Amino acid sequence: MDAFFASVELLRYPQLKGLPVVIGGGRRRDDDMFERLRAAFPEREWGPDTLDRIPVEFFPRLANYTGRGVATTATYAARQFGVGSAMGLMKAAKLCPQAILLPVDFDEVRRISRLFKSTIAEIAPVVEDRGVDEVYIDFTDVPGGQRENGRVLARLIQKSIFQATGLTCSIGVAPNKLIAKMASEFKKPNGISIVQPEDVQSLIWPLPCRKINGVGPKADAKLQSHGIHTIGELAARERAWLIEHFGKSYGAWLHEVSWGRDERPVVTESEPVSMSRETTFERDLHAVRDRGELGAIFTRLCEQVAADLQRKGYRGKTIGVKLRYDNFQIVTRDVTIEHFTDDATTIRRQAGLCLKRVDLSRRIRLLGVRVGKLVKPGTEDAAAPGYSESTPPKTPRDKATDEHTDLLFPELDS
DNA sequence: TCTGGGGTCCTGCCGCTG
DNA sequence: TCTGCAGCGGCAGGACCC
Repeated sequence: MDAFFASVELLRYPQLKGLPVVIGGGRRRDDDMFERLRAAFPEREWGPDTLDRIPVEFFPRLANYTGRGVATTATYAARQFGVGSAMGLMKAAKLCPQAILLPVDFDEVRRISRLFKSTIAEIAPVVEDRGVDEVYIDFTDVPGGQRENGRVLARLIQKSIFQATGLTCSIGVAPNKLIAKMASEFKKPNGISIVQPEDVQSLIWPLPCRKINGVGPKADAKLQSHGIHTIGELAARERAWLIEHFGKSYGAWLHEVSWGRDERPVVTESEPVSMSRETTFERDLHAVRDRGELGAIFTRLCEQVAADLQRKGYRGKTIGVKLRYDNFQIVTRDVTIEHFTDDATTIRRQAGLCLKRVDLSRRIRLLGVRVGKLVKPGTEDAAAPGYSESTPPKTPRDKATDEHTDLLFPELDS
């Protein structure tokens, strides 16, 4: 198989090029920005169509941010100050207060994302969706796909995406998905990188292990503790040694990827496994002292998940909750019921029972509701029978926390 | 004044069942 | 009837990704 990995660079304000910009923080602020512009320039029409003419001084600054958001991404100018993705915005504001803070405009991102993917699919129809701004493409059977080792087709895709969206796109071309993904990062933005099987030793082995898609901070730290810093050093280890130290599955996988081997096909269709909604509170909440607020948020999350299921046409039978305490410890509880549901009341009842099984004496930072084991209605017979809808047996821990949940969810015992 | 939201997949543990 | 074992599914936690 010959694979492309293409990722599009999403920044829609050309006048901010070269400036420190951080994207993140959650809420959309464009409306506020347009209000200020209308006040300053009442004679002009301001809106999403005039984004490229908005004066730089009207963009919100990171220094004014208060809240619990994190940076989704940052421009290179902002990165020079030490700001990076997944960093708390309050910390980022200390490092680079003058940076412009842009909200994530989810509607616009979704619109551009669809355009990006449909443009590619018209040229090369075997496309795997890897998130809003990334795809894998199998171009083995695309006419002309092999010209100049794929470079001609990659250029065509880049050009078409720019014409459709006005955005640049980085593409990696390689014999498999693993290498194509790494290659796409060689030249950013708007680059094309081609890696042949014989280039693995010269181009891939010098890279840090963290560049492998699937090696995260934990695995990287463990590799480093064994003196393994680069993919080449990883490849030098015996397969058996890796299995001994990283487990049968992960160790064997590390060995394969270090030699650039990856047999995964480009998967064009997939069904969701679960759907969830979660929220981090503005301040940590307590099940008893803040029960009104918490109960309302809990109900809203259940309603949102139910609405998501209904809108997308799925039902699920595993219902669960997720809590993050003030010390960042995460606990989850879930239960599998006998029938599939997309009903908010059922979800809330079962999620409420799950909540009864966690420690609610501690302050809570985040609350989430999840529905898993999804099916499309009409295919429900395929699933095996699960738990009955009765309350699971009580443990001493459960009994100790009952008094809190009963205050939060009195209707559960009615 | 650190640390979002929405996902997937894997692993270990435990209880049930034959 | 009791025990040990293997297989399996559910559950909880964790790593990872965008």
